[in-house]
Amino acid sequence: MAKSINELDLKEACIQAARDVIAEQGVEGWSMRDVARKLAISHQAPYRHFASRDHLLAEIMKRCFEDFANHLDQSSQANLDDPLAGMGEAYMQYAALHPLEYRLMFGTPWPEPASHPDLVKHAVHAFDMLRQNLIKKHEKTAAGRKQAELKALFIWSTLHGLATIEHSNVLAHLTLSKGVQTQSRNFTQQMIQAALNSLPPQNAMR
Amino acid sequence: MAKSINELDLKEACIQAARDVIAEQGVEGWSMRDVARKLAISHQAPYRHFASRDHLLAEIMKRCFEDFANHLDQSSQANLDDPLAGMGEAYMQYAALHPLEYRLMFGTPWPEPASHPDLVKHAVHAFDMLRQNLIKKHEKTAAGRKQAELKALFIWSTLHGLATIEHSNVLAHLTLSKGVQTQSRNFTQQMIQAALNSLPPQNAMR
DNA sequence: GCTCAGAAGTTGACAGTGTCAACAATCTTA
DNA sequence: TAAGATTGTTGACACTGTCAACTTCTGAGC
Repeated sequence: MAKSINELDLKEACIQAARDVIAEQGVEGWSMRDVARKLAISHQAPYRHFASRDHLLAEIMKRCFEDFANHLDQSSQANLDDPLAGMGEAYMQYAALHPLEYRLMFGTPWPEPASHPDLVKHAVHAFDMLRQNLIKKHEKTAAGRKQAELKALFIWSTLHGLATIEHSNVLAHLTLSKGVQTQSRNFTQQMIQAALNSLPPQNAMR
Repeated sequence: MAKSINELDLKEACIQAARDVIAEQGVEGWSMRDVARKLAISHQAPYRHFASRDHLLAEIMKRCFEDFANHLDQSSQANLDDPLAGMGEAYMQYAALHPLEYRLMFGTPWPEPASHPDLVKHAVHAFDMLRQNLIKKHEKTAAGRKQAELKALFIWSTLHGLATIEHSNVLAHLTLSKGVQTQSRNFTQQMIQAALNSLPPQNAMR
């Protein structure tokens, strides 16, 4: 007796259904029973493949980080001349193109990390994308690496902060001057660049 | 017949109890019935004073924004010589001292803003604290105001991003070089300063 | 081909939630 | 004092995540 696609791989189907439900109901409003209903299976069937709601959520978040890291990687290789600008562009672009996924990764309370090591691994890898791109051209001195990490953290903070603020509808209530909202990304990019330029060149550090 | 304090102002007592419960159970884990239990009243009593769970939450968030704005205001008046640095310090200080409140304001999905205009008003006011401190010394030209807003947005983004990242336990998993975590705040502060210094002086902008 | 262990899915329960509706008690005020 | 409004209680409802017991299916070893 032939199986339908769903029956063939219910686990995968659950993940997809959950992402659909999240897209419809929002990151906070989805329920395990919703995904079961969407697949027309019993409310307990998903539990054969995920130990708990958090485990399904963690799996989805993991994949988002995977996508995210790939996105950063690809566009950093497409911008080898100016990897920093490319990275910033790519970061904000991903956040703008995939607001739901971004919110899922960075705006949702994480399930207890200890129970989901895979999730942590992929999240760390996404940050390493940023870090390694800055370390690449540095000497291997400890001081050089440290400064690269500080820089990466600064860049990440700024991009993340801007993305979060843009996603929240706060700006809509702020009565900003005309053009501020559209220019903020470019302006921020410039500020990051200027800040980094102010640092002494690496070679001089020892 | 004398009333107990709680009976005197059950509304206020609910707010305090809710804050306590949130402190114990976390921002996501509190329930309306928990606060009723804590006050030893029926599970419906709080509904006489708050139309819904979201309304109680909005009231608490509103007060957090109030506190936050006051904090920013006070320490900007204490640092009149360098308001920017003072503001940055104050921002990060508040986030560090009141992680729960900060998470509540910026890390929690907001209740539908249209139903809670007071919340929006107080949130906007907190941002204005930042903005006005930068506008103060500018000419009143539209261009000057616009740039001040872009600067405020950049600063806010960076501080907010760093605070969020510090609060999430992500950094613990990143195996950063020694000292990076403790220095990141100072470093970020310097980077902001350097970025702003790179801009042409206001007077030159016509 | 038959058996039988394990996997996969179903059904029913339980405690917990936010909130509605009907009721009781208490306070205000005419 | 009587009427009306405010405040609090009780009980229900639909919903949630998850445990436990049951059925059905599948595939390996005889």
